[in-house]
Amino acid sequence: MNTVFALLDCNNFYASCERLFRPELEGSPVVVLSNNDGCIIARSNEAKALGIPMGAPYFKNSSLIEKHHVEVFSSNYALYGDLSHRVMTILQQMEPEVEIYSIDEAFIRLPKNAGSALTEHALFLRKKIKKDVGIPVSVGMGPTKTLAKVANRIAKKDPGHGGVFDLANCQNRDTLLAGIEVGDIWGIGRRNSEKLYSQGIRTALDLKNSNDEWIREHLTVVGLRTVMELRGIPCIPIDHEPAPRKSVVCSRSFRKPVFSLTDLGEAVSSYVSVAAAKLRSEGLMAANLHVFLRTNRHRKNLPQHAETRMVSLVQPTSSTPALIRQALLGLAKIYQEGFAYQKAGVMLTELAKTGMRQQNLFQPLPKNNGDVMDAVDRINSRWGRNTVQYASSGLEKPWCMSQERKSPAYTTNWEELPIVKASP
DNA sequence: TCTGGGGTCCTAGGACCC
DNA sequence: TCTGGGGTCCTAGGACCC
Repeated sequence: MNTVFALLDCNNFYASCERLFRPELEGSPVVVLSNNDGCIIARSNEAKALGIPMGAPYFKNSSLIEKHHVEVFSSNYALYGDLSHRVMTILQQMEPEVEIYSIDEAFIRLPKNAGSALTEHALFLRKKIKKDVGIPVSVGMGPTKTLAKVANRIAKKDPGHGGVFDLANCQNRDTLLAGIEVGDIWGIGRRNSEKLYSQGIRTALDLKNSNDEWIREHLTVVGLRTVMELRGIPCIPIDHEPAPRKSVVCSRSFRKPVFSLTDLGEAVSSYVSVAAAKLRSEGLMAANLHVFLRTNRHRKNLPQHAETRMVSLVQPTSSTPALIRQALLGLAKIYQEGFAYQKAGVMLTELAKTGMRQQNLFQPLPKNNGDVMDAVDRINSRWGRNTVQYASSGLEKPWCMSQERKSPAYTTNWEELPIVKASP
């Protein structure tokens, strides 16, 4: 065995973040909703036990939720982002090779041949994160990333393991793989599960023992890589340096259907402002802008319209007004009167580092508003988003998403710090 | 009444080149 | 009657992830 991969995963992350500042909710069911309070995107163990499904629309489960007095939160990404950063910082201080895989997961490469010391080490990490940040985590280990993912799942499912499970030093790996649904393997989604089921491949063990040619043909090289990883052959390395991003997206569903081009324009303009600020914060500029809108796909009885427009910019830019101008021109071309629009958004692509841009032979460099944008960013960073905004984004914002159960920004806003009182 | 948002990668097919 | 072979690039769509 050459190396061991560990996957550290925060348990029910968003729900755990909310509960951290509401300790009286420990042991009781908690769910967190997506933007616009639409879907359930995180559940505490107690909420899972009640049978509240993941990703399901909130309104379809509200009676179950009320009946069991489930605590409901709108999503609070400032809070989750900050707590995630704290967890990842501890990992990076303690481990030489860390890949931050998502807001609540990190892969770690551990020294080879450490044997049972690995489990001790993982237990220590788990304890330290719980003590220093307050978030419970699970650690799974294996000879490949895919098996580390499986191990993590086992660690979570069976409380007997104390939140840590090692599939690298494990005698009965195949027996355990036989107990894992094929659709629960990292990289095997719903569509591929259906294909595999049609071939009688139902468990991780079945997939491990499946035919390479068939997998290559029907699940492409990506599926074949998963099979190899299940066999213990590492195909997906640790990615220390995240690849440069290729796109920035900002899109939102509306609180209620939007009909007018004016309201759509305000929304798009405000999404462009968010996307452009993100671009600048990473020292990037975009050469292409896509603007899109769509009606509610779930309302089959209403007329449907969904369209995207790509606008090529003469010069790459990160200037908010320049991007707003193009986005509104694109929007006007795809807007059709009479539809009840539910969502709009923008995507910026063909990104390049500021200062690396190719000049146009026939046109002078347009103004990039560098100093103005810099001032806007600094004001908004200090005093809060939208302290300064473009008039085209509107003031009333009737289209703005609803977030009725949002917790305070406990850790990122001085005005919202939690207050602790000592009892007499 | 009420159904999220932000990403990446792979493939097939068309257009085009010599 | 008989109509090549090899390659690149782009795009749309599908699939996956959290």
